[in-house]
Amino acid sequence: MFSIGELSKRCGVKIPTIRYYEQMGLLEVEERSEGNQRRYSVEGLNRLSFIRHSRDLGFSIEDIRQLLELSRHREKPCDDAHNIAARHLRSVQGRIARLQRLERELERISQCEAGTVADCAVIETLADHAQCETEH
Amino acid sequence: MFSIGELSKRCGVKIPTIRYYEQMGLLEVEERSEGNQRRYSVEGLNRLSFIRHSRDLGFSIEDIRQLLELSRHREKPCDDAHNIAARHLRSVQGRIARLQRLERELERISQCEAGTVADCAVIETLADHAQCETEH
DNA sequence: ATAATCCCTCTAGTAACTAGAGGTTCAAGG
DNA sequence: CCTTGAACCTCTAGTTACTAGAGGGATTAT
Repeated sequence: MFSIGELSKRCGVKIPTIRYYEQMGLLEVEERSEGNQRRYSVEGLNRLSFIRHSRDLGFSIEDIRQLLELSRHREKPCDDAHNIAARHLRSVQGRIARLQRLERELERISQCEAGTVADCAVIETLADHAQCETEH
Repeated sequence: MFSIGELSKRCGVKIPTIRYYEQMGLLEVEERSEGNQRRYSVEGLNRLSFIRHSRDLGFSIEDIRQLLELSRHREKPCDDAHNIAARHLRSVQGRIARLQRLERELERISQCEAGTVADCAVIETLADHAQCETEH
């Protein structure tokens, strides 16, 4: 049995975050000590690793809730898991594309050689969208 | 003089968001009608455009506060503006890099051809970080 | 004058945590 | 057995950049 602190160290998840996941219904506590402290088995450890890793990959709490539910039914088809992952992949790709447009725009306006605010491209561009070269 | 609704339409910023920017100290109201409604001049319109555009480019409210302050001093050097933009550019680039690592990982695990959860790569990878090929 | 539309303030909700207050329990050393 | 310090408990509130809604007043067009 692990205390919440041990779980925290082993999974690299802060203690308040573990309690937060519990509140969100992702990680139930199996047992409490006599003094009401949380005690976890290796099951809890694995579950928290799953959550942690999913978060690292950018899945939302809601996605993780579904993925965890899916993972409990090993005999079922895994189309749902694929759909969640695919949707997430598309969203990641969308964010990348958007950020790359921003990057180009920021690089462009950062090249300003002016010395004063009066003719600084950064300030000027911010004040006037028409100066942008790409949509964003 | 524009009402808040007109400002909203012209700048493409929702009314509550305009009031929010006001609360955050980005956009002060110059005048009120007899009945206490906000009235803006063309100055306010320009200022809101600046804010809107900066937000579109992903600058934080705090960044914008500084950029607005800078833009008021047209004779001053614009190094500060450049620093803010450069810092933001770096953060955007960092986010892109991170998202691209995620993208690769998600693409990889999405290629699973399994039919059931029991041997689905998506689920399996989430449960076990060791299966990941890149850091994230 | 009245109806429709607009606007006001204030509170609370979103996502995913993080921080702090104020109090209790645990484990190790004496 | 007792003490002490670290770890734990619950609860509330703060973070970012908004968004939604309640309950009411102002403006404008007919």
